[in-house]
Amino acid sequence: MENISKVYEPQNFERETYAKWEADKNFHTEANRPGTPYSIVIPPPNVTGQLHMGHALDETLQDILIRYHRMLGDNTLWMPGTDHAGIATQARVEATLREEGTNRYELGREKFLERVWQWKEKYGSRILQQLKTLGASCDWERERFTMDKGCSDAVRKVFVTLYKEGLIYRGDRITNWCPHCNTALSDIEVDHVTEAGHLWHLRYRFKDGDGFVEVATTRPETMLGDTGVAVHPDDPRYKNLVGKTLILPIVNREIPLFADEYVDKEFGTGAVKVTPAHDPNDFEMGLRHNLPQVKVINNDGTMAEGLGKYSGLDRYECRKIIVEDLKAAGVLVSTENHEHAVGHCSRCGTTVEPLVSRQWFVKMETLAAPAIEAVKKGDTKFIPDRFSKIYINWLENIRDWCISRQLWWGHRIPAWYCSECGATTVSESDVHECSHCHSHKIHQDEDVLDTWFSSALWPFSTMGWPDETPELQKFYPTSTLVTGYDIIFFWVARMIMMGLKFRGEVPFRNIFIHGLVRDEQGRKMSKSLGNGVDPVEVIEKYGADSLRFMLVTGNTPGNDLRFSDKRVEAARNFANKIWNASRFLLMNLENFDASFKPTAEDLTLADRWIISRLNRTARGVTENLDKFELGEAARLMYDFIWSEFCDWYIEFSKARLYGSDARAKNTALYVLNDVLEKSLRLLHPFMPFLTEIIRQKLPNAKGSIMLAPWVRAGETDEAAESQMGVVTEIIKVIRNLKNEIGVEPRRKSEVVLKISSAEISAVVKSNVGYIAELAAAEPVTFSDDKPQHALAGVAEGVEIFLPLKDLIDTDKEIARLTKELDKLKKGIAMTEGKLQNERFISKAPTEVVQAEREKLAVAQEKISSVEARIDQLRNL
RNA sequence: GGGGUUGUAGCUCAGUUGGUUAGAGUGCCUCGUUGACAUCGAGGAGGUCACAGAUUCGAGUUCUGUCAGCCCCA
Repeated sequence: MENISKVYEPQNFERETYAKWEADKNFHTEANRPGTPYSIVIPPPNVTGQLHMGHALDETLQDILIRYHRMLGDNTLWMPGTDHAGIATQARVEATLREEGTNRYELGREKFLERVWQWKEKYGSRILQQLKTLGASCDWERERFTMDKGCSDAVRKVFVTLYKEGLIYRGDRITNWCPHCNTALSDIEVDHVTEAGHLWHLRYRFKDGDGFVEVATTRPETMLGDTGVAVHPDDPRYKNLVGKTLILPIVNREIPLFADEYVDKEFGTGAVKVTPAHDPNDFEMGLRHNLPQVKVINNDGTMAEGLGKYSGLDRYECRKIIVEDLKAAGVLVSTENHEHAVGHCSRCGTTVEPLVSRQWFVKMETLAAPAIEAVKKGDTKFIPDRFSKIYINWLENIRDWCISRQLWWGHRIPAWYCSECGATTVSESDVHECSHCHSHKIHQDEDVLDTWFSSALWPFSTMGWPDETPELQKFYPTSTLVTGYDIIFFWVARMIMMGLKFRGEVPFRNIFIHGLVRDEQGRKMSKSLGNGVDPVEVIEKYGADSLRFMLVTGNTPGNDLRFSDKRVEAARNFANKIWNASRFLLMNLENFDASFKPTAEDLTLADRWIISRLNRTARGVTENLDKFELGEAARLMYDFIWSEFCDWYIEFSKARLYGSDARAKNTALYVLNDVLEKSLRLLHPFMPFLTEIIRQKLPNAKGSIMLAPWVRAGETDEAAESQMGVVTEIIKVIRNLKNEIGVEPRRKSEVVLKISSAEISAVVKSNVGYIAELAAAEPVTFSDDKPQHALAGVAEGVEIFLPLKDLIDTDKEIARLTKELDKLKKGIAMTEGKLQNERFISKAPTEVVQAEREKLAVAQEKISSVEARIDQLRNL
């Protein structure tokens, strides 16, 4: 028998326990192993990132599901890996270059990429090491990286296939451009922030005659690129003017006044200046009306060449000057304050500049349609379901996806351009001659693909696709994807589209969505606020099990969760409770015969009760895990272990453990051990380390708990549960009575029980020892009479008296009983109300009506005994 | 503007298909040192379930509206 320390100290065993699991290859599986396949692919964290609370939550949820299914006997695969995270990683390397006083252009592409790979080698494993401290049971032998050979092959295969089908194209289109990151962005990489700005009213005069049209704009500097003014076709103010020509101030360009349905009559003056090269809506209108695109802002955010004194100015600097000039020219007639949504680069926060450039796009419509269908048909299900609406709504309004990025770190676009014939060659393997004219004067596209392009393939690229591997056949579609709602568009939707396109099947059956982890005040954790909590530090302080338990409890699918030190502490205290309950058992196990098995006759009421409660709990935990209600499952374990097993059952067992009946003692030990061992297994997915280390110390528990079978819930014993209910209620009433009059809980007092029902009497009499022990009631006597000077309480079918003679303050006791009487009467009024309602009697299910009747009877009985007691006291 | 979501004890949150007198953790108050645990035990106070309607025998739970907060999309 091992000694174990008095307090729970996770630092002493978590690391070694993990190392042992890993060494024993407990995380690994093979496609050909038996069992229903169960698989999860990890949302790959940024290769150079470090673990934050969001990861900790995400991985904890995944690990719980994985461990649960592994114990169920499923062939369970958790595929780990990292993402190259194009912009983020490149930006960090560029930052170090800046410190060295250089930049990527000076270094050159090849040298720069060498630096990024070095960086990746240095930091790439950090986050995975941190995942290990959390207990994540990933199959590390299968670790993948979005830029490794396999994933890169998949990227090329997909690109080329989509290109050949015309689903990938290159074109001059308006895109969101980040002047700071110096690259194009997709629509969803832009965050719209409402900002206080101005609405400037400008007058553009007609070429003929002296009239003018007043337009309103939030971006006056773009007027240099205006190639038209639009009004709504039904707007009476402008109906007769459509088709006329205007003169653009300053530039003196002739531009048309035209009508387009897009224009909002109510906004501003109802007339809008149209700058096709710098506004997405204007771009669309420009296409419809054949307007030229005049690009007046450069990619770096400065004004373009050929604009006279404005050329070279920063776009905001130019705005100020142009406003002054327009004012001076009498063009600016008014300025009003105006709030509007401005797009910002989600990576660096810079205001994006919509501008026309040549980029690669994925045509979304044909890919989106089946992805919408798959969710509508339920081939893949969101948990909670409300996210399917969000997903469908987004896909139904989706626009083509800009996939080229003007970066160096990433999958280089597999397209080569011929300088001789101008043709484009797209190929899976590198090419050296033009596929059209066979010229060798070709060069590869300089750009790389959006990071999310490769992540979209993750569920099958990690399993060896395009090869038809055993892994793909066994584990695709994966069972569940666990991720935050913030990347449904970025990642989830795109995986579904690509999965359907290239595998003909959804990539996952269930999409388990969780929320964000916020700080104690409910704010988003962010680097700039500095309010992030480092999971690694929390693990060092409280243990991974505590952090995991905190993250999974008090949280429901899809909702945000607040991090709180207090709650981690509460979880740690729970771990300590389990630790000590186990310690108690181990200390008593010294001479236990591990082969002993009690017969049905050996089991006491308390034994039958705890076994029944365990079975009920096991059923609840299993059902909740199956429904992704992980927090509820964890809560059930918490309540069972702490309240029922520790607070009641362990106490019930003590008399037998310290008694002289060896068989009774062994029976108690057997049940304690059995219930604890099963509880550990049920709790293992949530608290893997603690449950492992304790179970290894128990008799008869062989091998690692993570490979032990899941607990199948047995029968519940309703009789034992209700009988035990009577006993515990009596104990509670006695404790309460003592407390009311300030008697110390452990001070022994005489208790008189008056029981009318023979059935209840039998139960109480045969379990009176528990009452004596747990309520410090001594002696307990049974009587048909009420003692004269006594405190009184009532339980179902039992009147309880504490004869304390002179200790009682009659007035106080009357007041206390009156209060109790009020409470009972309030309850009875409610029940009577229901039972007097004929419609309730006729329409409610009979068991519900019956339950109400019984409730009424019990309450009436309690009331009459309390009333009698009050009378008795008054007559003293 | 469209959509979503939240509003339950001082605080943080559960309450899953409608059915005991709405729960937990934490905080607060009272009592407790015989060995599993003070990272603990016993007891207690504390809620018109945001508001107003509707459906129902019955609503924290379903529906409609209002108010307040948050998020996403445009």
